[in-house]
Amino acid sequence: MDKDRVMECATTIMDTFHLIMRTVGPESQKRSSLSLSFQQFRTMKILERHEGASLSFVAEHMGATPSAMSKVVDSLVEQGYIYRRTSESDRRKLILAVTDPGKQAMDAIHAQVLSRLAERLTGLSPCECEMVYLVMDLLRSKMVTAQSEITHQL
Amino acid sequence: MDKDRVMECATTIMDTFHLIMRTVGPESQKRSSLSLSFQQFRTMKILERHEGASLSFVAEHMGATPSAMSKVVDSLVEQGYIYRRTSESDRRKLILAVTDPGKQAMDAIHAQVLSRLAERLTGLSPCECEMVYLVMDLLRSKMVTAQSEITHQL
DNA sequence: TATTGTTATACTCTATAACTATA
DNA sequence: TATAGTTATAGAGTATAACAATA
Repeated sequence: MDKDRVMECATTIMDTFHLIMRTVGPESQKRSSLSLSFQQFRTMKILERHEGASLSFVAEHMGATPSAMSKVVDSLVEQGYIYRRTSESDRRKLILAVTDPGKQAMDAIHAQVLSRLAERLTGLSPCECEMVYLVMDLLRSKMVTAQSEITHQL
Repeated sequence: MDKDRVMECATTIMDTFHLIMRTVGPESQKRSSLSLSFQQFRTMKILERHEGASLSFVAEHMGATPSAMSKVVDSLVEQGYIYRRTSESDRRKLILAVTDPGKQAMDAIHAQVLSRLAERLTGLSPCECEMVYLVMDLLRSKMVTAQSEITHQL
């Protein structure tokens, strides 16, 4: 495919998703008591999937430095959404995990984000909806291959 | 459309988004090595397409506040990538446009970013690429209406 | 009075570098 | 010596609110 088209395509995708996140993302619920920034939300998502993960592990999965993650973890601990304790087998390492209030908050936020997004998708024809599915699957397949290639390189 | 289908669609979009951010997100940070952040890059892109645009116009297209845009524009002006002058027909308005050095910088970035972002989209047929565009425009229009509704409420 | 843009303030996220504690 | 995490510092981006200039 034409290189310029590929570049345009990449830009369009980034712009669109950026707009989606600004509109319906966890940050957009400003007036709600359940409010997490996008990076806090992503961190929680990783800890949901990898209970007891270390800070380095989360940092690597986020594509951020341990220093940056340390701050994000601080804020989540302060809010009571995760707990942080020292590993006994290796006292340098942290053990991070979502607390019960954290789980409840995530459930609520996830439901809110989805419902807000769904709100804005009403009016989509079944045909348009199918096309959205197709494109999402298409993009996901491209990202997955790219991801595993990256993982393989590490 | 069926509510469950809409919800499924919303979930698919969210999942895809997370995956894309995980794959491309950290890499988009590396753009700063070319002295342009992702938001600065997006701003330049808008000004390339809309020469002489006002600050409000750019802010609306970015989904950001005029205040936030004012800062981004400051940094781009300082770097000499865009110019900013007052409109003569309406002296409240700004006229923003890319400078020649700005154009050269964008060309350089364009070339560099191509190899990083676009490699994940290679293999897309022209038809698939068109479909991606269509869906992105579709989603963006839904978000933009939502955005302007929000703006209208304020 | 409404609109356009800026500034003051405060917060999140980010990286680099210097640091402590542990292995 | 190497690794895990923290802190200090600095910079970008963000929003709200108060403000100036212009319409």
